[in-house]
Amino acid sequence: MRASRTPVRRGAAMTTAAPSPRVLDHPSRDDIRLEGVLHALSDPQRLLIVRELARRAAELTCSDFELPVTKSTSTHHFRVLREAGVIQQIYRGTAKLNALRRPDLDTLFPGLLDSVLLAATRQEERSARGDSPSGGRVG
Amino acid sequence: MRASRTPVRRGAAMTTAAPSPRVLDHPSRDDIRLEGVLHALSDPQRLLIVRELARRAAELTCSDFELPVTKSTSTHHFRVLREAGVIQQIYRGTAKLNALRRPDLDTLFPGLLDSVLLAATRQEERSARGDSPSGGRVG
DNA sequence: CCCGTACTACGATGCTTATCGTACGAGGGC
DNA sequence: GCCCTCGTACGATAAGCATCGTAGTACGGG
Repeated sequence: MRASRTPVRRGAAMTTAAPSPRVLDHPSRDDIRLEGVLHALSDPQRLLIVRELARRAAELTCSDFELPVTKSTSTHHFRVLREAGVIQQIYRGTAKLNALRRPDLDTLFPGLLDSVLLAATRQEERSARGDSPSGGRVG
Repeated sequence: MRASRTPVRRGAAMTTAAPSPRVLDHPSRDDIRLEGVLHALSDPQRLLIVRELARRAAELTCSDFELPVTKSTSTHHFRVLREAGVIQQIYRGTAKLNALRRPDLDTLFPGLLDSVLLAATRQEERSARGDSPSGGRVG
């Protein structure tokens, strides 16, 4: 079942040879749905990816992340994030660069990404301190 | 599950010391997980419930919501919200009152709930105006 | 031209979940 | 007492999804 498979192209029309840009399908800004974004962020691996992208504030390749899952699963998570409109992915050579779609997200849902990132950081700090349920040192 | 098949006996009348009259299990504040909250909010029905609870700023019975699902499914969604720590549920007579756990959420994840609610409102306004993709207007 | 690296597609698997219908318990009104 | 309403539990079902392994494509370097 090999030779008849479609080449790489995922969204682009293959009318031309499409030499350089192996383009990936991204939702346009106005197609981004809040529920989809929340769902994308509700997975620990994906939340980790997003936090790292925000922290480094740079375009990172998929292999820059050291996730405790296989590469197949990584690919899956990156795709979910991309299709939800959270990240942007572009090929460069053999690598694929990932970047947060911060401007779009901030325009659509002001403050959402920031509060999620803050919440994730606080939660991590809390558990790092040892989360005693009845202790309640918060605030 | 949590309490398995506890027959929900009313506490006062029974001869045996009924431990839980009609009390529901809620996670303590420090057990609330960001991922769980995001996941709970990523379902359209549940997001609707939360928005309505925030809008009315009151305790509402389950049947105050007119969801396009059966009662069983409603119960399911309320349970998910409760177990994620998003809402609080208490029995009063035959009804069950639902309330947002806003203080807890705001303490744990400052600004998160507000930005989700704002995002939901904005998204609704956007689609009410006719959601033309690529015709974007920036705010 | 061959090979290694980066990533993907496909298929499988097992878990979660959103939904329903039905039967039932708890409380209040008559 | 009887029964009605509110909500639950249980079982079923179908879909979704996180994960893996394997086999494959794309690109750049020797």
